[in-house]
Amino acid sequence: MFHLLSAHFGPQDWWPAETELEVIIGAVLTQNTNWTNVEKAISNLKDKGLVSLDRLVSLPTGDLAKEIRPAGYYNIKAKRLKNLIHFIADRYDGDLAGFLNEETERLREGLLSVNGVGPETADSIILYAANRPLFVVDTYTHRILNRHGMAGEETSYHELQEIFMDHLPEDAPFFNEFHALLVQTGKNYCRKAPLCSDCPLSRWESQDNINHLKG
DNA sequence: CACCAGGCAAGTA
DNA sequence: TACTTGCATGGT
Repeated sequence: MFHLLSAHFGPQDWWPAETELEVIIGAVLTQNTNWTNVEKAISNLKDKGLVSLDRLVSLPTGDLAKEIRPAGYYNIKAKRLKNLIHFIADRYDGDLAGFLNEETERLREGLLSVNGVGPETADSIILYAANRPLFVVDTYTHRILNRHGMAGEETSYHELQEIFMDHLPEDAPFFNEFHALLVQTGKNYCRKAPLCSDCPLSRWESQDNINHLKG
């Protein structure tokens, strides 16, 4: 599946950000939101020099909300971003690199303890900011596996994550690219129809592949 | 006009 | 515990 998508789309060059902090900000802002809207919000922050831990700590939540307005849910996201920023500022004395250097389990535990950070946001930060081999699951991932008979509607986040991590080499650059390719696929081909004939994965519909994974 | 987007938490019974 | 609802802008 990876090779089909990679050959079809080419390198994805994720995460689209310049710094680790920008990855963290984007991970929160993109919750249930189109990335192009997130880009506008991040552009606002950059224009005002606000992509900085110190600046974000001192920035009132209401002012932050105003800047990230294009990303939607701006009031709740301003709170969530502040929660996460203050967690790093308080618990790690503002040492972002030190925080990202934590052991993966501890890192995930810390991220999930923040109100507004769920499994996908946490794992996105762990994979794309800390470069750890943890597979990120999102609605596209779920939908694609469902379409290909490898997951049900109710399959949990953790179960979906295990489908990848139990059968693939735990390599951060590989997980990085695979997840990005699944998102690209979901955006272009998996909107409504069960399985479009021009989907790059249509050729993957081979029982051999499915049985191998189920076995 | 309706529908969707790289979730998550709070409210209800 | 199991459902449901709120959050909100911008593109198609």
